[in-house]
Amino acid sequence: MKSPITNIFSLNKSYVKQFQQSLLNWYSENKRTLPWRLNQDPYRVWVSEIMLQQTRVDTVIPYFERFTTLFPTLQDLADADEEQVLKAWEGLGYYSRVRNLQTAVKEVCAAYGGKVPKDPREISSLKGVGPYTAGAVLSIAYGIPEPAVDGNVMRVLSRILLIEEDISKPKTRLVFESAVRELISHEDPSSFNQGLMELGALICTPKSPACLLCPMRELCKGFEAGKQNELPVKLGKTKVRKANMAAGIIVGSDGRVLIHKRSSEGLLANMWEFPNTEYIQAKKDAETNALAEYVEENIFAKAIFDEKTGYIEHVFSHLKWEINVWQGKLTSESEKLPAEWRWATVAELENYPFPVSHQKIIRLVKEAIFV
DNA sequence: TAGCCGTGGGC
DNA sequence: TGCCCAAGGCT
Repeated sequence: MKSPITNIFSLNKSYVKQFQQSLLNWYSENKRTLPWRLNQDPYRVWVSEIMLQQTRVDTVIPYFERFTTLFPTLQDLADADEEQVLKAWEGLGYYSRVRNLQTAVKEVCAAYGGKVPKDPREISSLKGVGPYTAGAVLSIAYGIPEPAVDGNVMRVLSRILLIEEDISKPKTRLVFESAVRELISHEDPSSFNQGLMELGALICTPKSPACLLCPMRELCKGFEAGKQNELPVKLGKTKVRKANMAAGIIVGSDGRVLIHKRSSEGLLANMWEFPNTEYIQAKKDAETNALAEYVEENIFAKAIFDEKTGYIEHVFSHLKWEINVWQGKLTSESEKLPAEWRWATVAELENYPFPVSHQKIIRLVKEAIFV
């Protein structure tokens, strides 16, 4: 009787062998030269895998170069100031990735002598290291035959093996991990896992896969059934909530502007921003009242906003900000600014990590102050 | 489990 | 333009 876990696909030996040969040959001929493929330094592999989460290769490349120049070793990153680390991540999005990475790197220094652990349980226990990243680092840096199932792998294998389960469900990943455990090359797990992803990036793409160029075509049950364009099955879809926001460019008598560091949790954690608040679109002056109330509650000073200087839209994965930007000033000086609040000159804004939504406001600040 | 968590490119 | 999409993880 076959094990329900390790052999659920009943793939015969010759199929597995052909699968490995075709994939590994294709990968060795077609793999891209990428900065994180220059060596197998576990730290660099790790950094690249975190950056590549939900992010395109072309976007990551310059960030990876800059980041590894700034923080060449695991120890350098562990010792760095969080603000400097966030600044290096500015514009990449999903900022908790890099805060978790730094937490994890400190943990590796403290508990594992600065060496990225090779044990699946240990590496998986690190902050921000989930099933995919664990498998990717273990296989790529250490040559350990662990599955690294990401969106590419699910798409590619759903087609090749004709798996019609909904990949938007978390449990479905386990099905693909089982498949990879059957298929993976124990001679070269690194190239096998990367080959699967590279195939997904270059040939077996989400829309109009290049089946005629595919090295796996003869092994592909999806192609054989003519279902390559129907796979993978992906049902889940979340709607984007709209939020009415008002933001204030508050200019002090010396020309500096007021900025605020966001909380350490939730959206854009620990990033800087201009004072802003969500308001309910109900009565007259709702925006400026809400904004003045927000300012007073936070820095205990009264503010007025008399000129609307711009409108900005910013779309997140699950949220859309529609921001009216107002120019204003304090009518009573606040004695001492609370922690997380600061007056900054326009030049000094460059030193703080701002999310892209507020970088748009910086442009308005420059217009407001220099024009 | 499903919602939260960013951004920019492509069509 | 308004979607969908890209080497996920956390809660």
